[in-house]
Order: sequence, then structure tokens, then C-alpha cells
Amino acid sequence: MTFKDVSNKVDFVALEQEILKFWQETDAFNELRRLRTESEKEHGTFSFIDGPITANNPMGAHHAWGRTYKDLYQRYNAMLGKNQRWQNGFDCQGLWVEVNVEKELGFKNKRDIEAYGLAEFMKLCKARVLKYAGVQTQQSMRLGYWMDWNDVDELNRLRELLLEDPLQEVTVQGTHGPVTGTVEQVVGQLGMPQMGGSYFTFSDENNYQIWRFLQKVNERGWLYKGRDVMPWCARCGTGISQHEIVTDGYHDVTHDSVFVKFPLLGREQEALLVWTTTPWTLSSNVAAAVGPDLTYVKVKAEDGWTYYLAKEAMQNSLIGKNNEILAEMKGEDLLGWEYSGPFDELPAVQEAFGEAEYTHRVISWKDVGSEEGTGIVHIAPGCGAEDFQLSKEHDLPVIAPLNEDGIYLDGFDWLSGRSAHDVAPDVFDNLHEKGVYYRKQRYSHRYPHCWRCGQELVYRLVDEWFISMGDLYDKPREEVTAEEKARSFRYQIMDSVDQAQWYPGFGYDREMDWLRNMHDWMISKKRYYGLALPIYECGECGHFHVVGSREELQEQAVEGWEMFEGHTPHRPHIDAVKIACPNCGATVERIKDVGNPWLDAGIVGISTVHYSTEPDYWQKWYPADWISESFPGQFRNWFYSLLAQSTLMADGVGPFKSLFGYATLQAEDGRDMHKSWGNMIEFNEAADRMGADTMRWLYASCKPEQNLRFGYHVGDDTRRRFLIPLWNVYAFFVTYANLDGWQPSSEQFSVNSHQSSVTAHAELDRWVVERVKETAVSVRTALDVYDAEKATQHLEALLDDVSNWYVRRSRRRFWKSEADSDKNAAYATLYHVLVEFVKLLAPFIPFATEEMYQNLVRGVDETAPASVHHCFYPVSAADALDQRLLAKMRLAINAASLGRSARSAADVKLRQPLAKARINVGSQQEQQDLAELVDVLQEEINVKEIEVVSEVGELVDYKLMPNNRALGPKFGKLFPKVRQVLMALDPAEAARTLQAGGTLTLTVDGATVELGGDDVLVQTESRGGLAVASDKGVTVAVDTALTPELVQEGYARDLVRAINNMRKEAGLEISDRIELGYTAVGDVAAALQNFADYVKQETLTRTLSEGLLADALFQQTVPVGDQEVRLALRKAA
RNA sequence: GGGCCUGUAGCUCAGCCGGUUAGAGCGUUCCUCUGAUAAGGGAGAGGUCGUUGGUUCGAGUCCAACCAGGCCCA
Repeated sequence: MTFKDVSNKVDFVALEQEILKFWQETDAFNELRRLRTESEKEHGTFSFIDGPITANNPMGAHHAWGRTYKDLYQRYNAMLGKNQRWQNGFDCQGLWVEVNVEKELGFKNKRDIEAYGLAEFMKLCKARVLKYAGVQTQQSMRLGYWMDWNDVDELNRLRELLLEDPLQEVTVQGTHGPVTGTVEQVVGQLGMPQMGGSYFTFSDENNYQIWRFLQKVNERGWLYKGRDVMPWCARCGTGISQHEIVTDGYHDVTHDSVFVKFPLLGREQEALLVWTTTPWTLSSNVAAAVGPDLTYVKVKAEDGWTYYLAKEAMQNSLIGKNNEILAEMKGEDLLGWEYSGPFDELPAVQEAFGEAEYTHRVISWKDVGSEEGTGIVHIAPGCGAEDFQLSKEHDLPVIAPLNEDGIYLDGFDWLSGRSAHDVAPDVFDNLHEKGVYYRKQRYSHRYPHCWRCGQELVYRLVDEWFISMGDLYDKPREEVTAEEKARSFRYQIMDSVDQAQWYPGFGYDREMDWLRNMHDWMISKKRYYGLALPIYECGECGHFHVVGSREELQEQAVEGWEMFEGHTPHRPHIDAVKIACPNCGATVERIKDVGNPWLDAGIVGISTVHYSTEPDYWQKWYPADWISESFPGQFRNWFYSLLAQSTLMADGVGPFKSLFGYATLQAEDGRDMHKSWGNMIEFNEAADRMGADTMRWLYASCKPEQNLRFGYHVGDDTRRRFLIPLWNVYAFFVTYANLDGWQPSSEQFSVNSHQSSVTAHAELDRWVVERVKETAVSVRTALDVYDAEKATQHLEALLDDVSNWYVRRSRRRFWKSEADSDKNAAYATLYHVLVEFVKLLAPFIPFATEEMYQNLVRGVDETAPASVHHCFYPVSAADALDQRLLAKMRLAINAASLGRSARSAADVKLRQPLAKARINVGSQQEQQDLAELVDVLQEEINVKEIEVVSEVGELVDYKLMPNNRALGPKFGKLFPKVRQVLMALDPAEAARTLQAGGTLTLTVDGATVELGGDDVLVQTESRGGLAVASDKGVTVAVDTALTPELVQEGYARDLVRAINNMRKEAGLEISDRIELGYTAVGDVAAALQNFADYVKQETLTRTLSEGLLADALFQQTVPVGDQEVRLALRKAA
């Protein structure tokens, strides 16, 4: 036996596990790396920089989508011979890790962390990262993702040792030998050249490169400390940057909003009516804003008060119907009016107003509208971003009420010490007591929430560190001068965006849109576990200094270095180091803030390609040829930070040449996947139930720019549509090749060296080989522009042609017992097709293709590459394809399909032979092709004769249609009448005139109109009584008249089918001979006599005799024609 | 509040510069083929092209408004 036997009942999941073991045992990935190091000289490199995955949880099905693309294109490029870095990345620092560790420890807020101890807390954060890096590594391998993965056991060992004691010595196996150090030091070197494996953003190198980046930012004068009102999470105790808040952060919630009276000074029972959705901010009210152009009214209300509010807001605001309008005025008429505020009794308010010598007053703000609220807006500059802006314009005092935890500071009387989140009811009561409460209202709106912990945000006045994005000049980009560009970071980043190809194209516009609109980048976070911002702000003189490296810090350190020595640059140890202020010499400590996590992810374009240590390596791999991530979110996150940091570090050379983005993975019900909704699919579950190849084919074949609906139903569909038919072809080949003991010859396959003696078969062989070549061309073309969807379509079309035409048409060549040149050609051809097909498919479905390759190729040729993934991708010249042959066979496939369709329309089953089919095609070439294909078509359509007719009118009726596109513009309003007259003509006659090149002369409204061939479309439609089918210029008609001979032959075929079915049910081998007995009368009996040879041959029957067999192995009664036939068989000796 | 996208069969989606009778896949019903088949082939049923106006000889396609959903930015 040449090949390992293959069952057509395949368990893909079990097979994938076998292949994983095989790859591990043969060290297949590392062998590929060795091979590509060698082929690099000839084929060059493919540089991929991985966007880090957050090492915080197990992977979901959505991660597998992205990782399928990443693996697919890396494998494809490997098969092009290109060398690669194969480095995966883990995102390791930031709030998400902290939040989860806090949860595990049952912590409520930041104070719990401080009490627990920073050093211990950091240790747990790093350990959590190592744990999930291990989990995700395992899962990625299960997907078939080939990368330079870390040994998962080693990651777990480091994690355990770290938890035990970070300062104990450890030795691990590195790329060029053992690496020794404390556990903390070794973990800090993960992913570095001496260690290999995935990069980890908590590595020393990553952190120090961000230091260098921030130093450069500062050198340009773009780094500054800003005071602003920012969205703030009270639970996490940190500001949330603009990058983080949009979309993900907004949720619909319902709050109690309140209408409050702001009594006007010096007027009795007169007040501004003001509305707010955030009652806790009333304590910090400073002003009331009106729209200068809005119309306001003075209203005598039912409660005896006189209110001022926007006219349009009356209905939504005032209680009752008996409110009398006393006067109308413009908003600007109210400006400067003074009022008493709702919390004037609070010490903090009195202090702020006293210092500023200010009273509450009405100010103007053009953005005030009257659709919501009262048209008079409560302004609290310490509690709202727009309010804060206004305070700068109008020189208003700022009252900031909250501390980091969202608790009222001292000076707010009864509010002090309470959380802003739950004071609303008491604020209402308090307003009531003071007589300024009007009413409350339930109000639903989109309100920002913390993207990590889910709590509602508040707006809080803070000091944070920012990177300036620079001016946005009010002119087209091409007019921005070099000097202006040098000042504005955003324009430099735009230039990097220009340097890349964006797939799909709208990604370019989205990124540009973000760059035009983005604010300065807030990079600080008042947290613990993350990048230690290397900013040293002098308490004496106010100067701040940025340290650019560990070495610089050591040089400048004046105390605390020994506390830090030997540690990774994280809190708390880094905080011990103090430097001398370069300006005044005072001792300065690091600001306590850590960095925005997108700094960690964005620097990897620099830090992972040996930027500072190996310039040659850096030059070789930067910029990346390709990066890929999911679109939503990444324009303002990873794409943005990668572009920004790389552009500055690489002096204007953008980080990637092409970017491929894809949309969002949804559940089959069309909703986002959420654990709590029960529609979440974990990666492991999907891989175990569906199989990784199935997932990969599903992902590769979908439209990347559209949201993908993922689930087990689409999985089943994908497997049935592609993997199973592919496997069946493979199993068919192996089954028969083994039966025949066929084996591939050692010389290179060529059609000529394996030519069938049967002309038609030789042509079929040549055709399928051309189809493979054609597919290789189109798949390469698609993959070269990252169009996996198109590539899979070509590959599916090839499978259809191989399975449903080539193998089906060739089946008998494999069955027959003589081992002649025809059979050998069939084997050689199908073998060649399968091997090439498997290579074409290898990047898409690495498991099944490996299995097939091992059996088909490696099993018979020990000199072949050890894995299909070590092979080169099939290559063909597009201009050398035999287009004639391809078109000819396409015509045959098309005509056969139409023939079956015509039979079906006439309700004649395919087993019933018919006398004749008539076929019409347009061109001479096609007519000639058809004439050469009559044998094929006779078999396919099951007719005795094929007649090629040159005149389609013999098969169908003509129908005339106006060519609207031509006639519409020509006749305009007259067109309907022209159309009417045209339709009234005799279609057959008119068609003949036009086909002869003549023109039609019509009389329309007394005028004469000439219509030529371009003006009229001649269509055909089935003629009543004929079985006809027509498509794309091909028309097939079948003659459905039956003769007794045809009927008998049909019976014979029915019997063959029934007998073969019995053989199968009786459990006979395909090659077993049988003896057969029957009882039948009339036509059926005649059929068995007249077609005895045919029946015997088709069923491997030695003797066919009337009457039932005495010791039958199997017998059955089957319906044939209108009678029941009794059949009995036994195995022949 | 501004901007963008989407709305076509039960489901998922095509539909070019406005042009004839609006298509495909899945599902469904019926038929058929099958010694590679967990497959294949054919036919049928299934549509107010989100709504309302407009432009035009002609609108799924262009324009306007509205409705619904999504996204981006305030």
C-alpha cells in the first residue's frame, strides 16, 4: 500500500490534535525559521509587527479572527520564501490588569492597594500577565498560529518563582545560551533578543524606550502639565483620556434631573429657572448661561413665583397650565443679572467668591439651546469641561468639590466626606428646605462610564500631563509650511498615514479624521501598575525634567539608586530615586503618575526591533510591511499611538507600509458577544466543537469590512461547504490509488509525460491542470493585496470544478481493472492537482493540508520538505494559461448543467436516456467547441445524440425588447410609443431582419423611425412543449419523446442502481463478483435480457438468471417502471 | 448638536454610469443523482427594494424630508 488509508468519515478536531503533536515532535516551526533564514538571500523578508493582545483573560472567538489573518499572511509569505520575525506581543501594563487583581483581592478602592503594599501588588499584576500570556499562547497554538512562542511551562515556572520571591536567582534557556538573573530581571527581559519569544510590554526595554520617546517629546516642547476638567473614574481614582472614553464608554442611564430656582438679587420672588442632570455639581455653581439669541419669557407661575426661562422650554419645564407670560426678551437682555446661588452658605463657595470679589451672574454662551432643560444652564467650572472653558473666557472663580475618590472635600459642610454618586436625594431635600427646589424629572441620556470598571464617571478638575498635538491650521494640508509642520505633531503623523496603504480604503479617512479632531494626548494616570513616567518636577522652582534612559537616571541620581538597583522600572522601587533639579539644584522626585497604556502598545514599533541596540536589524525590519488589527477603537488607540511614537522616533518614517483592518465579531443573533447575554463563545469551546481549520476558513472567507456573525451554524455550513468535499476528493484518490498500488513517479509531473490514450480524457486532464494554474495566479494576486476573501472564492471554485466535474467525469477511469495509460494519467493528474491544491490551501487551513501533504507527498518521498508549510507556494505565469481550453470546458460544464435543467423542467429523470438534445451557442468557436464535446455532453445529459444548431430560433421563441439605454436618450418623451410599436412587430421576422444586419422601419405618430441592431435586444423564451434551458448565450433543448428501446434502457439503469445498492447493503467489497437472480415480466424482463451485458458489467455480475437463487445472500423487491421486481444475489465463487 | 454609513426574500448579503422580467447563498418544499460524498444537481414557493415626496420617457439606483439601526466627532 502506497498511502496511509483514509476514511471519508473524518474527525477534524482529533486530526488537528494529531497534527499539533506532529509539529511539536518534528520541531516544524523552528525548521521553517532555519529554512527561511537561508531563502532570505533570494526571496527577501516580510516584516510584520504584532499589535499586542491584552494578557488579561483567555481568548475569545473574536481574537481568533484577527489571529487567523495574522497567521495566514505570515504563512503565505513564508511560502514565498521570505524570512520573518514571527514575534507575537502581549500588552501587560495598565488599569485593566490592576482592576482584575483588585477584584481577585476583593479591594474596593485605591487605598486598599496602598494598604496592601505596592511592591506586593505589582508582583500580583505581573503574575497575572504571565498566567494569561501562557493561556493565550496555548490557545494561539491550538489555532495553528505559528509564532516564536514561549514555552508555556517556562512562563508558569517564572510566574510561580516570581510570586515566591522576585529576587531569587533563576536561569532560563535563551536564544544563544542560558540567561541568569533575579526572577524580576529575567521577566523584565522577556522578548528581548537574548531571550526570544513573544514581546511583553512590561519589559525594561519597552519602558525605557517610552522614556526616550517622552524625552524627545519634551525636547520639541510638546510635553506639558495641564489643568483641566476631565472625565474621572472615582473608583479607579484616575482620569480617563479622550482616547478611552468615546463609544466604549457611553451607556444609556436614567438620572433624577432637577429644576432649581436661582433667585434674582433685589427682586421679590423672581428667579431664573435652571435645570441640571448632575445635582452634585450645584454646590459649585458659579454662573448661569443663556443663549444670547434665544427668546426668553418672564412667567407668572402657579406657585406665585415669577420665573425666567426660554420660551420654547416652557412646556417641558413648568408645572401646571395657568402660567402667565408677562414679557418676552432676548437672552442678551438677561446678561449680567445677579442671583443668589443654591449653596452660597458653604465655606468653600464663600471663600472662592470672596477671593475673586465675584457674585453669581448671568453670562452668555452661544451653545445654550432650548430643546432640553430651561434654556438657562447652570455653570460649575470645577465640574464640567465646557464650564471650565467658559470660566477662562469670563474670568470666573473655579470651585472643585471632589477628591480623587469622588468624595467632597472639606469646606462643603454636610456634603464633605460624602460621595458625589449618592448625594442627589439629600441635595433635593436641602434645596427644598432652602425654598429653591422647583421639581425633579427622570431623565434618560447617554452618560460616560469607566471603560474598565463600568462605574459612572464624574468631571473633575485635575492636573495631568499631556502631549501637545499642535495647531490645526485653517488651510489645506499641502499649504502647510515646513516650519508649521515642524511645530505641529499632528501633521507629522498625517505624513506617516500617507506613507501606508490602508485596507479597506476608508481606514485612511478615519485615521485622518481622528488626527484632525484629536485633542492633546493625556498620558498620565494616577495609578500604580504601569509605565513609570520619567518626569521629575521640581517643588522649588517648578522646572520639570524628563529622564531618557536607565543610564541617565543613574548618572543623575542623588539618592535612592541603591533601592532601585536590580529592579524593573516600576513603582514603588523607581520612586525611591531622586535627582538634582537641573535648574536650581534642589532634590527632586519622580511625579507619582504612571503612563497611559497606549504608550506601552505604541512604542513596540520601536522597542521590538532593536532600535537602540542594533541599527542594522532596525533598518531591516522597520517599517513593517504589514500590520493588522480590528478597526473599531484602534484609530484612536493602537494605530494612533503606533503612528505617533514611531513617527517621532524614526524621524518621520511611518511604522508600516500597509494596514489591514477588519470589523467586529458578533454572535449569530447579530448582537455583540457578551458573557452576561449567554451568546459569548470562548475560543477553546469553538476550537473543540468546530475545529480550527473550519474557524479559519470561515474567517478567511468573510468580508473583513463587515461585522462577522460567528457561531456553530455558520461553522457547520463552512465545514460542509468546503472541508468535507475537499476531504472526500482526497479520500477518493487515496482509496483507489491504494487498491491499484499506484504510486507517484519520482520525476516532475507534466501533462505530456502522463498523457491518456483517450483524447477526451487527455483534454480533461490538461484542463484541470490549467484550472489549478489559473487558481494559483488569482489566489496570489488576491493575497498580495490582503484579499483573503477573494482568494477563498477562487479556491472554492477550484474545489467545485475538481470535485463535481473532474473527479465525477473521471470516476470510471479509476474503477476500471486494466492498468493502462489512461488510468495512470488519471492518477498522475489527480495526484498532481491534490498536491498543488494542498499547497495553495496550506496558509488557510494548516492542519488538514499538513495531514494530506504528509500522506500524499512526504509519505512517499523522504526528500520532500518535512512539512507542507516548508514548501514554496505554487507559481504560474498568467499569460501562459490555455484560455481556449478553460473557456471550452466552462462551456461544457455550463451546457451540461442547462441540459439537466431542461430535463428537470420536463420532469424526466436523468437515468432515463433520451434520443436527442439540441444546443445553440453564439460564436463559431463555441459551435466548434461543442462539436468536439458531444461525447461528454451525451453522457452528462444522457442522450443518444447531440445536435449543434446554428439558429436559436429552432429551439425557442423570439422576443423583442427595446434597448432602453440607447433608445431612451434618442426619443425622450416619444419613447413609450416607440416601445409600443416595436413590441407589436412579429418577433421572429424582426429578429431575422436584425440578425441579417438590417434595420426595422417603424411608423410612430406619423413619423418614420429606423431601428438598428444596437437599438433592439432580441431575447428568447422557451417555446411551449419543448424542454429548454438557456443562460449566458447557451441554449439547450431536449427531445422528451420515448421509444420502447429507450424505456428499456432506462429500466436497465434503474436495475443497475438497485443492484449496486443491494451489493452495498449486503456488505460486499467493491471488487466482489456476484451471481444474480430475478423475477420480472414484460418490459422489465425484456430490459434485463436486451441489456444483460450492460447490467452484468456495471454490477460485476457473473451470471444473471431468471428465478430466485436458492441460497441468496441478500434479496429485495424494488419498483422499476410500474412493476415490482424481485432481486436476489450471492457472492460468486 | 454636527458628520458618515446601513435599510433589498424567513436569515445573510449582491445589485455597475438611472435602463428590459431585482439576483446569490443559507433555510424550506418537491424532484433527481450517487460504490468518494456528513456530499452533488435541478425546480418551486418566498419581494410594497424602510416611508413619503420630487427629478426623469424610465428610479432599488439620483435629490429632499422623515423613520429605524449602527459608527465617528462635539
